[in-house]
Amino acid sequence: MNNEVSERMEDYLRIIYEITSYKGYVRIKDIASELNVKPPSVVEMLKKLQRMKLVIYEKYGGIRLTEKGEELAEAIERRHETFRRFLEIILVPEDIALKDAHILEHRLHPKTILQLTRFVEFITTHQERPRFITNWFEKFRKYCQEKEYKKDPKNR
Amino acid sequence: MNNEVSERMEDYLRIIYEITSYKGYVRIKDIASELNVKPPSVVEMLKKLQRMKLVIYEKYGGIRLTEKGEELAEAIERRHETFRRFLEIILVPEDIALKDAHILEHRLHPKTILQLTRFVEFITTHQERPRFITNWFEKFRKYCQEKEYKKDPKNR
DNA sequence: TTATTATTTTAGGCTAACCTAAATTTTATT
DNA sequence: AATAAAATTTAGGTTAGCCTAAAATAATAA
Repeated sequence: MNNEVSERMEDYLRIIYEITSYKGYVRIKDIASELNVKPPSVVEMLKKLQRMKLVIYEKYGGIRLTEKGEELAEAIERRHETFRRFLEIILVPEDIALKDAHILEHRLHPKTILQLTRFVEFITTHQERPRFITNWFEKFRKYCQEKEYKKDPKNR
Repeated sequence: MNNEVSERMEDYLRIIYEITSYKGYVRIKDIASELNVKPPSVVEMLKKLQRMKLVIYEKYGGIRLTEKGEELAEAIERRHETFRRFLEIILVPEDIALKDAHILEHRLHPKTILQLTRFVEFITTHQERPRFITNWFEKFRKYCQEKEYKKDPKNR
């Protein structure tokens, strides 16, 4: 058996983690609807995750993350949140940001994730100081507004 | 037949485009080595891309992009370059940036790509003015240097 | 030009993730 | 408690993208 946690597995882990912390438990159908997938696909994946000792699950029973699975899911969730915040900073509309954060979060080198995290942290923590970042941020906002007028077709 | 250009197809198109503009022509084995794939996989993909009228190719003969394919490849290439530059801005080491740009470039909503492009453009074009961005950029650099000392384990 | 080497192609398989349709089990309703 | 409805599971397929081994073709060297 392959021991790597695939991108898709990460999605499943994150969703299980999110739904569980939101309403206390998860159902197959919740995971399915959240990932736009049919229930049989979820069952199949749960079996894999179980073999890898990332979830505990039994037929027709409950689903929960093992300690190892939870740690992983938390790390994934943190990454996800960083991306979401980053997209917010660069003024991607919230609904789109939510979808795209999912896409950003996979497979990047730890160093890249670290730098992205720092960048977001940096921007966030310096937000208050009036002349420094806010200045920058305001200018960026205006820059985008101007661009909204004549959209460069090269950017689609 | 499915008419969507998949992520992987985009990789192939971009690599064909890049190698062609670099040395005038492409070989199966070039594509293969660039994408870390074996030659049969390339042949298989070329057939698909041909069916989709994105490349022109004949057995044992040359490989080139159709006009449609070239337009697509150029757009993909531009995106790729944007991501590379972005990673540079947030101080990801170049070798890592080169790999990770590949990962960033897929599947993001056009609006996200647009905003990311603007962000990079903005930073780049404001690079010269001494007090404005350089200031910001220097501070960010220092912020990262400090962080290098005691690495937060949460960032792995 | 013949023989050797390199490249490309075909044939046949594999795996991850997905699907539908048909059981099976659980939950809710009468 | 019996029945109906909902959720889950199994069985059996599909597809994209990859692989190896062997065959075919092209390029190079003797």
